[in-house]
This record gives sequence, structure tokens and C-alpha cells, in this order.
Amino acid sequence: MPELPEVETVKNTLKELVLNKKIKDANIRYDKIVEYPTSNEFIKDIKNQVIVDIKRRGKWLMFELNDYYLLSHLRMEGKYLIRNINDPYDKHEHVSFTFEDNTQLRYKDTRKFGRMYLYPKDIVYSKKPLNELGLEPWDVNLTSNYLKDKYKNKKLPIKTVLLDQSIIVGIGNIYADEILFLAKINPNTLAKDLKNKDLVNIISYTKDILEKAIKLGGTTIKSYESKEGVHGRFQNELLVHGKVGKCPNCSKEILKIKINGRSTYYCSNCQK
DNA sequence: GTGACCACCTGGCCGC
DNA sequence: TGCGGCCAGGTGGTCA
Repeated sequence: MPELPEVETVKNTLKELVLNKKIKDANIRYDKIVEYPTSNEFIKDIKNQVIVDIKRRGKWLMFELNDYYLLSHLRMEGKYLIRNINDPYDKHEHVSFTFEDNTQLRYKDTRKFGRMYLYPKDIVYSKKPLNELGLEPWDVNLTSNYLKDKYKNKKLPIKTVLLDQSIIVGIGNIYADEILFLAKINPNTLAKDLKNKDLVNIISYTKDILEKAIKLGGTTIKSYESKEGVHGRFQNELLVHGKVGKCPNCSKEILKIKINGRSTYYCSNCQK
């Protein structure tokens, strides 16, 4: 999916395109994308709202409106496009927002995994999903002690635990592999068994990698693009994820395994 | 509370 | 060429 850097890139791109636009109508072509409220309420409530800001929390896009927050998760393949009101719909464009200038912001999602919520501003942080999210990578409270406490009973591989959005937000399958490679941690190591220096390294490399990926516009793999025609460049910087061949450190072979059903790439020599 | 497994969907790729 | 099976960057629900 779009992970944190990709969502940040989408956020920044959309801010240039739709900020201060007033939504005069909305259209939901696939109901399940809107998790809350009902489709009818969603359309009724969002009419005449102005997009006053766009923020990000973890992998969630937060469209700040006059009275509401529209939360949008792109999941695996979601993307936003600007279209004209008369442009024909692609079969994978499931939600559209029409502005007063007759342009439309359309949500396109081939696999229909993306989800949206619309909450009044005063309760958005107390409701799912925002109330279940962990710390941002740059949160000053993200310390080795915080991770030690969160990991103390985790009998799961660190690869799996890094993807847990209730601990640290924003890390997905790609960046988890990169973080563990740089921290020289075997992805199968149980989270509870990590040493303090491992936790320090995880925090440090998480910030480094995500910052670098944001600067490069994220990672473009297969279907993900920040918006149509815009490709991230971080895929050129990936060290292990999706690599077959030799480790950039030691020249031993990069292995591909499954951990809890997720493809995982690592070097068995560097990551003992 | 924790962990394993499955479902959600579609399209691309590979082997036969 | 056509078909079946597998795989894909995420998350939530169910069950033991």
C-alpha cells in the first residue's frame, strides 16, 4: 500500500489542487468504501463543506472541512484524481466530490480496499480509527522505553509487530524490511527478545528511512502512484525489499520468506 | 489479551 | 490462446 511517505506525498499534492474548494455534491458508486456514516448521510453532510486543510495521521488522509473531518485510507491501491464533471467514469472510480468550478476529486481503487469515515470535528479523535493509532515516528514520546513496554509481551516476529499501527503508525511491508535491514535485525526475532540497542536502532532508522522516502516522493511499486502520472523515486533507494540477488552489504544472497503471510526480504548474514 | 487465520477484491503473471 | 492458480504494498473480524 501507500505507506506513510506515499500518503504524505498524496497529501501535499492534493493540498495544491483542492484546498479552499467547496464541495457542492458527492457521489458514491461503491457503498462499502464509506465505512461511516451511511452513504446517504455522508453525501448530505459533506455538501457545502469547504476543504480548509489536508492533514495526515499515520496512513490516514484527513480532509479538514468546515464542520467535519473526512478520513480516507488508501489501503493497497487507492489514489485520488482530478477530473472534469463531464469526464466519463473509469470502472474503478468509486467516490467523487464535485466542486463549484465543476471539477471533481475522484477516488479510484482497483481492489476496493480503501475506506472513508466522515466525523464531526469535535469527536473525530475519540472515534475509530484515529483513537486506535500509535505514535508518529517523529513523536518525542517514541522512545526505546515506549517500545520496550509495548513489545514486552509480544511473542510475534518483529517484522509483524512493526506493521502494528497501534504501536508506531505509518510503517508498511516495504519500509519494515528496509528498517530491519539497516538495524541488522533478523525479521523473525520475537519482539519481546529485542535488546535496547535494537529498539534505539529501529526508532532511528524508521525516522531516517521515512524522511528520505518523503523527500523522494515515496515509493512507486506496481499500481501505486501518488496521483496519476506522479511516481515516487524511493524505489531506487530500496536495499532489500523486492530484491533478488546479492546483499548490498556483504554480497550474500537476499532471502525471500513469508512471515505471517507477508513477503519479507532480508540478508541472513547481516541480519542474524 | 494474544496470535493464527481468513476475508475483503481485482488484475498481473506464470506454467501448463 | 486460454485457463487455473498464485501473488500483491493493509486491515479487521473471528475463533481458539
